[in-house]
Amino acid sequence: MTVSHATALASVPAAIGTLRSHGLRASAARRLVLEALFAADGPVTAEAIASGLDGRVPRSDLASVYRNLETLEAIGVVQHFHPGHGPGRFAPATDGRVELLACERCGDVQAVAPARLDGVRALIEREFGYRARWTHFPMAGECARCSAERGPAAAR
Amino acid sequence: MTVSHATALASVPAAIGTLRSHGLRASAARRLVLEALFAADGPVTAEAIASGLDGRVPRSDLASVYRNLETLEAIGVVQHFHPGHGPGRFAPATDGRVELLACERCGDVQAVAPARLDGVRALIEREFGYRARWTHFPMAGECARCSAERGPAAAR
DNA sequence: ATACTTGCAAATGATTTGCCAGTGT
DNA sequence: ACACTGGCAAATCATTTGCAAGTAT
Repeated sequence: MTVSHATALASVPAAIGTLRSHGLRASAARRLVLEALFAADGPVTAEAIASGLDGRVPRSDLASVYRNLETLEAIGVVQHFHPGHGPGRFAPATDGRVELLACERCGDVQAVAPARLDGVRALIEREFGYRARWTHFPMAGECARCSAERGPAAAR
Repeated sequence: MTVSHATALASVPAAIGTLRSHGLRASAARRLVLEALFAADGPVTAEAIASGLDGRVPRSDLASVYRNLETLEAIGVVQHFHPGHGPGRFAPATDGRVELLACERCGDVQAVAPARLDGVRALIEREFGYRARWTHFPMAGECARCSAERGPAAAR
């Protein structure tokens, strides 16, 4: 999966500071999770973090990774979302939390600034009184590339 | 969960006919699944079907229920979607497949005719080249009732 | 008669929990 | 020191798969 992500809210040292300011410990396992998260080129699964991203040596227990991701999310330095089926993806938190458009065909997830969806959001709110938010559960559909590949005939 | 659903594409007897026309058997287990689906007042989980909806006597094996739901979906008499977390929900297929707005707060899922979302879809397509489809994965956000309960102050 | 189907058990994938030993501060 | 954490095993939840016995057509 590819996700063009926004600039992270903080760095590993900053995240460790946040951890401390919450009375939490900067354990080795937590540093590992943070390093994996910041080293990755996009949102990753807990499993990927636990196994050292791509087989890199230092590994950590999967249960601990989940626990730490939860802790880190609670203090606002991590965020996660659920692409279609399969495991959740985690990434460093960004300032204004990005919204996501997931392609059901190729699995790609595109991140966009919330402002770019405000017009759409307003339209939906007028019509349904419903306030849409595509941060934790992305918008589902077909990306531009896949639509093009299937040909303009596939347009409805 | 509540889902105001559209009119079903068929009835139990009609579904059995479709089954036969596909060279498939109208077994007792399949009738049970169909009856549960058509008797329910909205989308239900496989588990609910397997345990007889609300304790009603005739029960069926969960694995068979999943297998049959899959078969029934393949021939177009059943459809399913994934509300936020938790198990998927199944319902009789409707003519134009409805689109869904799920509330992340109260869990309610509202079904709407695709046409009512065409303006929104067009706007998204112009802006992102992305063709949105909220049938299998509902739109996520907060329903009107929950927004109101939290007070207009919660508006952004 | 013979495929299609079922029930039951076991496997899978994702995530969580219990527990006690280990370690940051 | 002492509470916070980590590792490991086991539990949970949703769903799938293997397989031998059962049944619709």
